[in-house]
Amino acid sequence: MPELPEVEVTRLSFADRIAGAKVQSVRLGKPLRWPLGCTPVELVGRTVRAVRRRGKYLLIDLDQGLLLVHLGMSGSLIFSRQLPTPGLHDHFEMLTSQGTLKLNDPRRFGAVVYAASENAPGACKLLGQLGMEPLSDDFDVSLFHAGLRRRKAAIKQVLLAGDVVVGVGNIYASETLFLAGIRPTLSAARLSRPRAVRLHAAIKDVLGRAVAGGGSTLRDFSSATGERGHFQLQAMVYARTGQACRVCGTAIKSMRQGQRSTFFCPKCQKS
DNA sequence: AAAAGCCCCTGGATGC
DNA sequence: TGCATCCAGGGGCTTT
Repeated sequence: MPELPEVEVTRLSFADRIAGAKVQSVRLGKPLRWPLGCTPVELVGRTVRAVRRRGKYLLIDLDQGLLLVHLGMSGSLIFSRQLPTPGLHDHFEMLTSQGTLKLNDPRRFGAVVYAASENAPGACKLLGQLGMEPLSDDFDVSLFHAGLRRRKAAIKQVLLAGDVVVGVGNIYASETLFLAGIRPTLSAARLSRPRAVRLHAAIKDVLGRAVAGGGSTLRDFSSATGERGHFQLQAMVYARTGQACRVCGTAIKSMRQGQRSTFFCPKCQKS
């Protein structure tokens, strides 16, 4: 479910409410992608300082150590003042003095991992290879182009890989390439400077607007406090196989790239 | 070093 | 109605 906008909207929806909260208990459900890395009891008594985001990871800073949270494909965080009744897919539940944070994740590709610090081996392994943040000032267009130039793989897959720029998932990869008029199969190394500039702008534009609008999904999405996104992404190409391109009317095509679906307009994205 | 495949898991949609 | 198949918003790991 979550690409960068949904993760950021989730963060914004509960960061202020949980800041300062003292952990009272932690309950685990079925195993997630990785073990927690400490015992639930060790977290009791710690205080939540802040919630940050790096790529699609949420970083919950504690007065000692931090929790790395990833929503995977099907995860969502819920922060609630009431004592929630544990649901079938609630696999991490943290009671605090200010409410309960739980991760609901049917497919369990998500994770909650404790690390003593951001530089601890466990955290480094997950965060160390991440590329530039597209919504921050360090998303420099020259660095972006330079990053693409050293990758011969298809641009779509380079975007998804997250080591040049983070946060662009399967939907936004297709959408931003459409906006930039670039064929998804084009080798990243072959992007001209003007086209890299256009793609850079498209990524900033779409992700930025999606966050500002409260997130968007093609299915259900709600923030950690249950608010639905009101940025309804008007997908130009994603999941529109065979339908008319909203710009030129040509039938949208789909294909597989690295076991993921890609959508594009053969006319608007000639190369 | 980089690229391509594989795999983790559940559930909803579709087809027979 | 029941059952099989395919597909899904991610990404680490293993193999080429």
